[in-house]
Amino acid sequence: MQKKYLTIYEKLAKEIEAKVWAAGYKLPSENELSTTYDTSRETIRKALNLLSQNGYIQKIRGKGSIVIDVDKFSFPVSGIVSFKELSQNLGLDSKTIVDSLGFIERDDSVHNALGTKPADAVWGVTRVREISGEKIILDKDYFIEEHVPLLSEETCADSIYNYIENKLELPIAFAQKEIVVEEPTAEDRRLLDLSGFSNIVVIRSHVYLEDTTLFQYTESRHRPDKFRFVDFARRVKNP
Amino acid sequence: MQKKYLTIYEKLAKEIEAKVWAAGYKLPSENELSTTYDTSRETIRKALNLLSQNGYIQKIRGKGSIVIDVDKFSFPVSGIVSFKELSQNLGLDSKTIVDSLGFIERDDSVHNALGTKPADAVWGVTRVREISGEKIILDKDYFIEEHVPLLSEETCADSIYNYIENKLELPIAFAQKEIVVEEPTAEDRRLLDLSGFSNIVVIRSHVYLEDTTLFQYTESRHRPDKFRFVDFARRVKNP
DNA sequence: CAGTATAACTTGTATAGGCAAGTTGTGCAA
DNA sequence: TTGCACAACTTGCCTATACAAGTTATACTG
Repeated sequence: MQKKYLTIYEKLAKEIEAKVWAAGYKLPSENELSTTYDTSRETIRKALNLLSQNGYIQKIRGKGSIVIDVDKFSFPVSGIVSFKELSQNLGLDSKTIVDSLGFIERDDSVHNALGTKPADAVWGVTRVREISGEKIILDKDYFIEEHVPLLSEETCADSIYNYIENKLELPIAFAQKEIVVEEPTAEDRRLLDLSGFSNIVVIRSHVYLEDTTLFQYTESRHRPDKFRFVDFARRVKNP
Repeated sequence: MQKKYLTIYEKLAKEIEAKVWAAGYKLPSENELSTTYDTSRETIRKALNLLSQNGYIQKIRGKGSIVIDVDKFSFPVSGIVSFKELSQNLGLDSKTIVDSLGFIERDDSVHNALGTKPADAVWGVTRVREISGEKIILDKDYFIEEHVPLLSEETCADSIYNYIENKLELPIAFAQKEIVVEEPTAEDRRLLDLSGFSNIVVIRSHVYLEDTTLFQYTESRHRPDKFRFVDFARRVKNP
């Protein structure tokens, strides 16, 4: 039995993307929706609030829910999405090259980021993402061995997240990330096609499991001309 | 009469920031909270879901709500926050210099971004943000005259958002933004302290009112060494 | 005709109750 | 002691109801 409010949300979201409900016009009222979907108004409201949070509709008290013009040309770095999922969604001609894989040795910055001691075993994976022939992105992932005991080259070339969530069944919950611009390191220059570029965009992420334990630290290093981050934000008023 | 779930949310959020509830430990259960706050469980759940969305807690079915270690050193470019609010919150020594103010003339890219015709009147404001003596940020804002009939130099030096929300009482609802890295323009070089920098971080925003009409287009151009974007993201699983 | 009261809609908040599903500890049975 | 069933907790989902608050169209009143 699927969750009702989620199925309704997904159905309405797809309908909005397919222009069943035209942008600028109103959705049916909550009462109408609750009868058509044969459910309670609260369940409808849960679905509509999800649509509102994700930029599909704008709710106005007393009036209704207006459909927002969704330009889903979005490159959603927002949210936690793996590179495999991303390139699949966008239909990109992409390739992943595993540069190195193994336990790290005396890397204080990584141990500091993960809160581990130098004696703890930590996987280090360096991967190059090639998009239409150009080496654009350098991903450096670090996993605590306690949570991820085994990592093979095949899983790294495929999707680590798929392995972690479906094979290991670890519940990935949330991430804190920051985006900054830095100067390329020697490694960046060696592994990426950076001729002529003097900056690199670095996305640092701390990824946590459901029990709030930190289990991964990641640096995703992007060539600046190919980097794009799209966000939808609601205004919050402070009183 | 304040909204109950909001006051409970704010109270718990402040308590978590003040370490009343230690990170890694559990909040009281929903039933306990509903008795202490003399309210229903659903109201408590609304407050807790807000805490969860904003990265304060992690809810686990069957167990409880674990407090997340919030590092609020965050520079929240996420969400729609004005520069005035931002520098106030962070206690920065900042200054705003209005470089130019008036109606724009034949700027096709702006008219294209705003969906206006060349004949339509559009305000253009260019402001330089100085932080501890250095000119770091160049903000170029464009407003449709239909919504914002008057703009004075004083309001621009203070806070345009304050003017728009409190004086004009326009309901700012949401924004679509993108972050990219580009080469500085001649104007960037003229107005900012950019010596030695060959890139600039550009945040482009389309800002909408509650009735989903577009009313503002903004380019916020940051010197790359001072730019930082922090985000909290929850993992969404696709089936 | 102009203005206003009002009815009929809309969404927002709050409550009470029920059942499902996951976790944890207790105590009984082998 | 070990293992298992179960009770007692937790959060997740759904329903039904009530009232508040904002919008809109209608009809009435001056």
